[in-house]
Amino acid sequence: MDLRDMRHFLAVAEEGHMGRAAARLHLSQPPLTRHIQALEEKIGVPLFVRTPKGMQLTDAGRTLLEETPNLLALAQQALERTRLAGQGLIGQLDVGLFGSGVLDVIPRILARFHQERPEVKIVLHNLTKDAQLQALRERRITVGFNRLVPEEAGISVETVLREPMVVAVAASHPLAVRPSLRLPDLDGVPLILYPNVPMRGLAQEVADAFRAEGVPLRVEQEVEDVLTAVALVSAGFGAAITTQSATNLRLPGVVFRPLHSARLKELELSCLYRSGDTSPALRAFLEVVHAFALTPQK
Amino acid sequence: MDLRDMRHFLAVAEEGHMGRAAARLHLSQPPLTRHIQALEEKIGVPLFVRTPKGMQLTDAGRTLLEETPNLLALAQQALERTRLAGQGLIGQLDVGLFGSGVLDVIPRILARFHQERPEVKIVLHNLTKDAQLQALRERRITVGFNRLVPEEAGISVETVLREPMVVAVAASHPLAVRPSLRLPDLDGVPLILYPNVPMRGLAQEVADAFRAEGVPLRVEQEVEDVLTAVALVSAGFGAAITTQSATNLRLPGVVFRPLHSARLKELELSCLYRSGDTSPALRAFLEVVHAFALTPQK
DNA sequence: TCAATTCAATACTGATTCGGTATTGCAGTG
DNA sequence: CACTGCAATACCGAATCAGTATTGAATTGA
Repeated sequence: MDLRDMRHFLAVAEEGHMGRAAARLHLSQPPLTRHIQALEEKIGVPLFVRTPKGMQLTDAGRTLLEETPNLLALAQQALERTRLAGQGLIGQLDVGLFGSGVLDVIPRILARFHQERPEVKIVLHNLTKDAQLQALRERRITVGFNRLVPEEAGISVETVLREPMVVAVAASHPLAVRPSLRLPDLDGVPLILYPNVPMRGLAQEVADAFRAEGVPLRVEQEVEDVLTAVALVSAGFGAAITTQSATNLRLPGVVFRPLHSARLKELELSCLYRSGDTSPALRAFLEVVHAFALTPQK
Repeated sequence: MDLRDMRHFLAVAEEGHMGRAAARLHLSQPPLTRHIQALEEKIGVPLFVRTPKGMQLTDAGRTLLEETPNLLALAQQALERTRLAGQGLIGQLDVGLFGSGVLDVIPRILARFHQERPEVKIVLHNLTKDAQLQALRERRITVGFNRLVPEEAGISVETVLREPMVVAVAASHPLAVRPSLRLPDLDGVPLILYPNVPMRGLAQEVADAFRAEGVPLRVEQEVEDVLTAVALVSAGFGAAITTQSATNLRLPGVVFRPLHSARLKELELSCLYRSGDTSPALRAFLEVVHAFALTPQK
């Protein structure tokens, strides 16, 4: 059976008259007659009794009539929803996240996007940098957020914002009295580095910077995420180098001091997506992202 | 959109591969490719992204995929239900009723039919004799039950059973002591006649019988139905001539005595239906009716 | 770097379906 | 007994559709 057959059946059932139904369907009477005959043959039961007054439904016809309008409406609705999804007005946006970006700008971006496209469900995936790249390629996510993202074929990377670096130190630490810090100030201070994931990241940048400025690096601990890093600082394990947005973590006994370093000045947060992806949900999302990138926060 | 399009779309979405989907649909690849293209054009949004590995759903495609299997299942179900209705296995049987038939045999017929075809909903319509004939012609009912049904073109009438006539009299009435009665016994007894509807019926038969046997007829009351007639007998208004099945009405102070009369011996209960009607629900119902007609009850 | 592979897309052709006009058949009506 | 209103049929031309063969594009392996 076919939606066309259903529409024809519905017209005949409602009009009770081949001619009128045909007119309503912008069709002439004979083809409609044949369609109904074919439909009856396909189903195997007569749907109408032919009377000199017109077409009257049989029991089977009445049964079919009960289902038909609902079915047609559902089909129409499916079509509409698909169109809307095609325009990014409904649907789902899978976002890959990792690290400190979650602390500040990303929630604001997501909130804004949700405000503009309330029908798009945002699904967050906590994925490491290379997991994001793989998920992007496999289309499990549509966008990712990360830092220090390598150039890669097929993946577009846009910088969302650049954040100044800060040092998290225990409030009780002698360095905490200084308004700002330089790398040499951290000579001999045990450092908590993150993230210790396979791919090049902040930990490597920090190590490079220390090496470049000739300051010996003393790594006390390597952890996977900002929160743990700052928690260890709070617990007195040492200092951690992180970005501005980590200052949102108000853990007891932790203070943040700007870091002035030629080599390690600021760290960008980037947004990743498939280069060819023209899906409207992504397009709309990127617009929101750009709005944030153009107006650096705070 | 078309159910065929949906099936094709579903196959491609599930296989992720034009060639395999085509094979599954017993089709070659090029036509399938064209169908999907046509579908995308019709909807106005791309449903797949073509990769060297095959076909991958877009957001819009995923949205459509959510609706499609449900829609196809519903269509299939509608078809099945229609087939079943065509075989009389489900559906509705509208039955016209009137008068004393309801008291005995009809409920038993309906019960038996309901037992055999539990999926067929039986809808009872209280209609007078000519209202039944009209409703039959207009297909508002499928069968009717009545007495003294005139031959009519296009309407088949089958006698279900013949019931002996009885006289309902008050237990306190002098006639109540007799084991059986004849018409002359009713000379001077006030009679309650029914039904007083336009069409020829029991009331006319009774009047004819009295005239034929030369017994004066004294009509006390004309009522519409048996129950009222017997109720009036119970209230002492007089006697009523009715059929065996009315003896099921156990109203206080009413006794029934067989009536022996050459002219008014028994009254048939008939079953009416459209002559050409081959609907399976009716056919099955008539079988039950015949089973009852062949084995006269009690 | 270049052939081999693996997809989807296109070109073209023959068969089928489809829709339209004209006509027939049938039943009820004046 | 002609007339009317309806569905069904006959026939024809146009559009659609499916199949074979081929092309095009991108990836993979040597």
